Amino acid sequence: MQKIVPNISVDCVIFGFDFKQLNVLLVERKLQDEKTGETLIDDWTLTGYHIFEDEDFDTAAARILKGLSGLDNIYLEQFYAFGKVSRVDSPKDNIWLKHQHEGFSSRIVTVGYYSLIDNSTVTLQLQERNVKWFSITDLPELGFDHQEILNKALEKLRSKLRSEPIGFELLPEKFTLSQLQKLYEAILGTTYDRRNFRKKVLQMKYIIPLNEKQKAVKHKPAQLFIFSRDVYERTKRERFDFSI
Amino acid sequence: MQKIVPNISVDCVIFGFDFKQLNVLLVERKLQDEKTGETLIDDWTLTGYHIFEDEDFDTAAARILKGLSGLDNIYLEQFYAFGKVSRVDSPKDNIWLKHQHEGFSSRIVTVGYYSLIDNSTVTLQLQERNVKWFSITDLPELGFDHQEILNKALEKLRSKLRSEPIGFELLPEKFTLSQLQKLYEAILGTTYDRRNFRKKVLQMKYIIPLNEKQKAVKHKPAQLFIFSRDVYERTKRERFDFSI
DNA sequence: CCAAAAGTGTTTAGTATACACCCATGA
DNA sequence: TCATGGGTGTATACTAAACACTTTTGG
Repeated sequence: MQKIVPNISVDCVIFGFDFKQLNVLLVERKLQDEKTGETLIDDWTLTGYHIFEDEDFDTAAARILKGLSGLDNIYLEQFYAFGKVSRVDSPKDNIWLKHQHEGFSSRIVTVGYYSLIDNSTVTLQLQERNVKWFSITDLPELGFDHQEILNKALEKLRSKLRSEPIGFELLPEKFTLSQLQKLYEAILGTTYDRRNFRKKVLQMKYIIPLNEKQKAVKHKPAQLFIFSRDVYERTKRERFDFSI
Repeated sequence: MQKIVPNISVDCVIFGFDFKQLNVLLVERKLQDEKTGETLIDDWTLTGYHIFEDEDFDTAAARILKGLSGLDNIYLEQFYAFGKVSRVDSPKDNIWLKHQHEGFSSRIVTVGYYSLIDNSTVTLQLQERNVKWFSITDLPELGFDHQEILNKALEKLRSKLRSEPIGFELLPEKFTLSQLQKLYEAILGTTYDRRNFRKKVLQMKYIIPLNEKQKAVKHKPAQLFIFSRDVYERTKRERFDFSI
């Protein structure tokens, strides 16, 4: 058993996309009074854990993600460090931490990572706790300061999505242009004209059409595409454009 | 005297612009053997310090910045947290840390902030140590992992500059369009056609011309402008544009 | 044959790029 | 009067935005 660093943790905001909405994976935090059976806490949190003494942030984030999703080699991006003195200090949080009695420090800073995964590949490692996907438009009450962390993750994800092709991490390897469009719409909270969106995307040489169509859909099957990071890296140009 | 958190620090990358180049403020790290007089260490570092037990990251960054520049209310942006296990573990770093004997932890994580300041407003608080501006194109040897931290700061600054109007933080309140252009060129490492740059900038309603010109220049005096964050916030639009 | 989503083209407005000459000031 | 940087316009190519009908499939 490795020793943990008592005052530093990593929290993972795990995003998934189900072709309709952007979802986030949350873990239920539930605690009942042992004698009275009264519910002391019942809310949801992101997944996080303390880092180990000989562990980098990136490694800790990958470990936490794997523990929950079973997945390796997933897109993970460090987006912000949270260090407010009383970021975890509500009555509920204190009850919870006391109940855990793992020798955590009273002041914990946390480094936030978000991960992007293709929903369809995940089989949740349902440990003893309740784990569920929630649409970012319909979230339950969150424990600790996790609402704030999630808000920041979303803000950073949106900003990165606008300037880099990271959306593909949320899709299967082969995807349709409508799926890609819905992804952008779901994350950026907007809508695009289908013809204009297709025109724009089809100009991008790194979105490559396959000789293959969707199967088993009850409508006209769409063409499938793959994203080539390789072509992207070789052809990208940079712009400056703080909008008017 | 407040108690420090032994394993968490904040490092500030202080950027300044002198109308020619982007500069960064560094502090000399020099150590001589007390007996032989031999120079054990002579390199430069960013400014950083441990956080106090009852201090937020933002507050610590502002404190560190003020300690060096004397300035308050400066643009500060948290850009990344560095947590590699042996990020501060070279022979030089160990000699230095031993010499400081302040009870720091052997594993220190650091949260990086960059600040943008108008060079002309700074009077360096020259404490007992040597503090100097260096052009980012002509840097000395950096101690600890500060080259890596600086690289990341630059990367994040460039990316933010491309999509948000933060460059004005590096200029005096009243500036000319040529100064603005040189700023973008210096940070993004490129050049722009003067006519096209002016056309683009003059369309931006939040860059407001004044009835005022440069004085005491030995060429045709340029018109002065101010940036209005207020107008910017009211008129900005968002785009999605991972370049082709 | 119906429902559902795929696929397609044109027009107009706006933005990006390339490029060269005259102007105002201080020394 | 010279050196220095300020200020300006046009043509062409490209990109963005608005907008409606037909096609393919499974049920």
